[in-house]
Amino acid sequence: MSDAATPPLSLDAVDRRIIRCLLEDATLSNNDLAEKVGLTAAPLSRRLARLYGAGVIRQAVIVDPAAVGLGLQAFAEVTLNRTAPEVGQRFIRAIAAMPEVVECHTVTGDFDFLLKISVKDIADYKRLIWNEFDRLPEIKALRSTIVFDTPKHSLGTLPDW
Amino acid sequence: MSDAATPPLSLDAVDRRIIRCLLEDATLSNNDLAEKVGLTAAPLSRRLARLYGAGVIRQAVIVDPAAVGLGLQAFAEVTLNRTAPEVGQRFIRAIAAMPEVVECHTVTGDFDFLLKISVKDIADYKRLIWNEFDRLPEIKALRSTIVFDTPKHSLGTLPDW
DNA sequence: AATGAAATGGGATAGCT
DNA sequence: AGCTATCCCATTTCATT
Repeated sequence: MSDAATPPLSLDAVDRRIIRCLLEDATLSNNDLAEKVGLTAAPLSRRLARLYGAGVIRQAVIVDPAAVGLGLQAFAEVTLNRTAPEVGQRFIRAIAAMPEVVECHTVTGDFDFLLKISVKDIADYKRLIWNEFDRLPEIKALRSTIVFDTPKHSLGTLPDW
Repeated sequence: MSDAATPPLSLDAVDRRIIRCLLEDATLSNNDLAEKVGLTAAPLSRRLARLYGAGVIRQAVIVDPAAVGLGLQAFAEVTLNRTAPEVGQRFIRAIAAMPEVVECHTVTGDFDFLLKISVKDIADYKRLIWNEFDRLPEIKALRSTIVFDTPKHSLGTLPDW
């Protein structure tokens, strides 16, 4: 049930500074990063290996949706007919196969799932909802929220401590 | 108003394969990546430089929220008193200063903003809503949706083409 | 015009103090 | 943790198709 099967790795102030700096600029060389956090390259390299190894951080490549022809983002609030484990699992498997569904969250509240969707345009979105989603019998209700704009997007997550 | 001040860079099949491979594994060396897409290192290096330079892709470091003590994710649907430009801008500036607010989307529908929030626990969330958000007079309504689980999270966005 | 081959320069990491 | 040395990777130049 829990996602965190990871043993709680302890992070000291230096580790946190490393993570901070990498969030600000993931392209930093190890030498520059070492200087920024007041270390030399060798110990930094070990700390990085530890952080990557433990899954605390990981490298990623972020694609600009618009640049690859994905001009429309939307959120879909989905309610299932029943939230029985089996029904939920079937739904999850179905949306896992849909590349347009970028995120799927199980949530509290008035609906069961919050999906983030990325498509080409409105026509593409209609196709997705009308053709793809309507083929899933477990869906009772779906409410769409179209994204105008994303004024803040701070991948990754990292409060003050 | 538009985010895409970028001239529409044309991407051929090889570019798309490169992006695909990097999304699957951002830690690939250029040699391995070149082999995967049927190229040698030199032309691959140029294509990468072009893609990074144009902002089509960018490197990032993703932090595991749980590993840094952020055990609770939530979405907050925010309605403002007025959605006049000035009011909206003030709100955006305010949430931009809150590290707990990881994403902010301007949206259509029953509310004006959809925020993604990452905090330590429920107590921390209460503090954020009661102490921080209640200090913003432009907020008319706020509805919270707590995340149980995230069964799909495909950074980054990339449909079939 | 874009690719492949080779060489060079730089950064990352392992061993030692 | 720092220093040093080695190795590997990335990039640039050049020849080629």
